[in-house]
Amino acid sequence: MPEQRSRAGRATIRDVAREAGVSVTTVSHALNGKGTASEATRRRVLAVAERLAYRAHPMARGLRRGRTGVLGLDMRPLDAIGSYLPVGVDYFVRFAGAAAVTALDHGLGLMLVPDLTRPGIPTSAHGVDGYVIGDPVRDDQALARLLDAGVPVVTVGRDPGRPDFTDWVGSDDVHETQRVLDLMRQRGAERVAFIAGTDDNAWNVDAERAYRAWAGRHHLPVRVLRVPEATGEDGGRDAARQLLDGPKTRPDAIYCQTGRHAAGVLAEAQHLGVAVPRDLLLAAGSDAQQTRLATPGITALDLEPEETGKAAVQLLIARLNGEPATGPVYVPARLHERGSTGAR
Amino acid sequence: MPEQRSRAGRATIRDVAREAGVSVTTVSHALNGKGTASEATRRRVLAVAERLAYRAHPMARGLRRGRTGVLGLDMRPLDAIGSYLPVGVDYFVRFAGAAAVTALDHGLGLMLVPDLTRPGIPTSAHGVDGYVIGDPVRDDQALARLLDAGVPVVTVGRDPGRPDFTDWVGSDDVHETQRVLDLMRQRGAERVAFIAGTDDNAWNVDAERAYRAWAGRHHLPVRVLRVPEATGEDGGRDAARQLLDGPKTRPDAIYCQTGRHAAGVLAEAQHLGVAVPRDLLLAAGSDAQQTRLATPGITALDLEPEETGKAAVQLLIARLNGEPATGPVYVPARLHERGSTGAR
DNA sequence: ACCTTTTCATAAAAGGTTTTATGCGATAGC
DNA sequence: GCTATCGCATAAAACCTTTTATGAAAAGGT
Repeated sequence: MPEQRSRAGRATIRDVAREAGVSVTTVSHALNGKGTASEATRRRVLAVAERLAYRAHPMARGLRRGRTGVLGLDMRPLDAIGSYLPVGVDYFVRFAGAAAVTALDHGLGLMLVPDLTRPGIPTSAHGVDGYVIGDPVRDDQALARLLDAGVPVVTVGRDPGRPDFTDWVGSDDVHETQRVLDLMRQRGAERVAFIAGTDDNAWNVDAERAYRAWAGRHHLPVRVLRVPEATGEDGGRDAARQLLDGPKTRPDAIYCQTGRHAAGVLAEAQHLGVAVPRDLLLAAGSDAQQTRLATPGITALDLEPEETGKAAVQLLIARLNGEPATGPVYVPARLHERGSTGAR
Repeated sequence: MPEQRSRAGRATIRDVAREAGVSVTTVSHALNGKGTASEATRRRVLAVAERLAYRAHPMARGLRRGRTGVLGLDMRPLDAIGSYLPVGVDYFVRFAGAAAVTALDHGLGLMLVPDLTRPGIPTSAHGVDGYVIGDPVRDDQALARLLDAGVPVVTVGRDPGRPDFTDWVGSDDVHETQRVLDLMRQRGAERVAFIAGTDDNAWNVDAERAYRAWAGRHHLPVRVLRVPEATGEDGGRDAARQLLDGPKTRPDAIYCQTGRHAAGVLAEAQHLGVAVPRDLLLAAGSDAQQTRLATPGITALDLEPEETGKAAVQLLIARLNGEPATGPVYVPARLHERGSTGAR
């Protein structure tokens, strides 16, 4: 008595029902622990299902339940990669990896969707249960579109143009920035320059705000440069040349948002004969390969991409389960003190 | 006359049909360019669909067509990340980014599935149209399972235990390895040591084979060390200490498979007072942040993860479309000559 | 005028699951 | 002995789309 399978491929619920001598309803109930089946029947169905290696067809189930079991991830940094520059490489993979594993732990898949605002995106992109949007910019289009469509969405870092939206995960940028600045001041800095990126996202906005407030509080001069994230080390080099030019008002400390800019600043400073940390203190607002491997190491905030990715997925799942909005989730950053601020 | 939508959320094909005064069949045909509808009807339907912002429900469509529109990606390096060590970070993100974008260009999504052999993976993982498996090890379990299930799959690098399986994409490791070794010999190397990883994948296997054959051909001594990939720079340091110990038989060149090992070797060599490239030539079989940023830069093979990711997705799509197996696709590597082999 | 194409549109089936409503037989209550 | 309750199982509807088969009307040919 060979087991009849409806089609070549996989066993369907109907096959299990036939084999177990019950109705499909009973199979479904037994498998999902839903109905009122006797213990004997339940066990028999389970055994047959196991034997046939039955797995509910994900799309049939999804169609019926209205849930895909897949989360979407749209990381703005990934868009920036478009040309595949190794920008944010470090952060991205740690984040995406943690997010994927966390989703997996909840029985969900994680789908990469490069850019939701691009035309002609795959229909599957509309089929996910919810979205994680990484580092939205002010009045982010992808975010707006999803919210309009009523899709549950969580962002990493808030949208600066959307103060009401609180379903986000990220570091307390104002506080963390202060921490680093305080460290520099403690190490003797009196003229701290600040190099931000040009992306109009919360991370840049809040850090700059924190810097200005901090300088004001301590009656220290304010010097802000904005350098495109994508310029990387070269951008940092240029900025350093600019800042270290006039010996008169030369800063004795530089705080860069990105690790790559910081690495460029370090290289250029060394090239110009400005010793770090003796003549110049240096720190970065995000950790990266470049800050870890530079000589001396560059003091940096580790934004804990793994924790952040995990928290983002967890928050999204909570939203999907209809739990009330729990406001923003702050992931504390870790401050790695390295040689660039005088650590041994 | 407010438009009736069957439910709160999105418009269904039925809504479009009602609004356009035709049957659902006609709508489907018009939208997919299938049936025999008059030009006038077709245009009217299209206009209504546009107005209602109608999009076919991905799961309903998938259920009917037997296609999800999603590809799965199971990168073994990502598994290794488990603890989220920045191993293969560089390669992974460039690969995954390119793969995602290529899939997107074909109207497909890309789903990250950390480890297919783990128990309790999400059902959605079974719902994808095909899989890309990155760097399978010998007799890879994930690969075996998918092939058994009849799922179309493409690997990056062949499974060393599966010579018959030709649906893979990757570099010609034997040839590329020779290229680097030839360069070192041309720069004067006479005793080249080889540091491989411990993963039993084609990349390690073929490179070591190429090294042994090359050394034999040139009557040069053979010295092979195997260091776990996950040990990174520290592993490289240890290996270097071992190799550079006895001044008697000390190698005058070291070839490392991974960039991180090479970076560790460089650091340790410098620590031991062995000047690179004067006393020791150094090269790596894969490019990474570490090889680019080291001082001096480390000569390395760029395995072109973007090209590889693109090629892998394209090959998978060809398979999905029933095109005959086109054998392995070789992606040529690029050799970056840097200071560690005497480039200026 | 009749038969044959051709054109255009539709009804219905299929895809696999979950859920709601229904039914049947047996036990319990009075 | 009649009815209410309960336990167990199932039929059928629903989810939304695509595809196959069918049919009506119009056009064309003799």
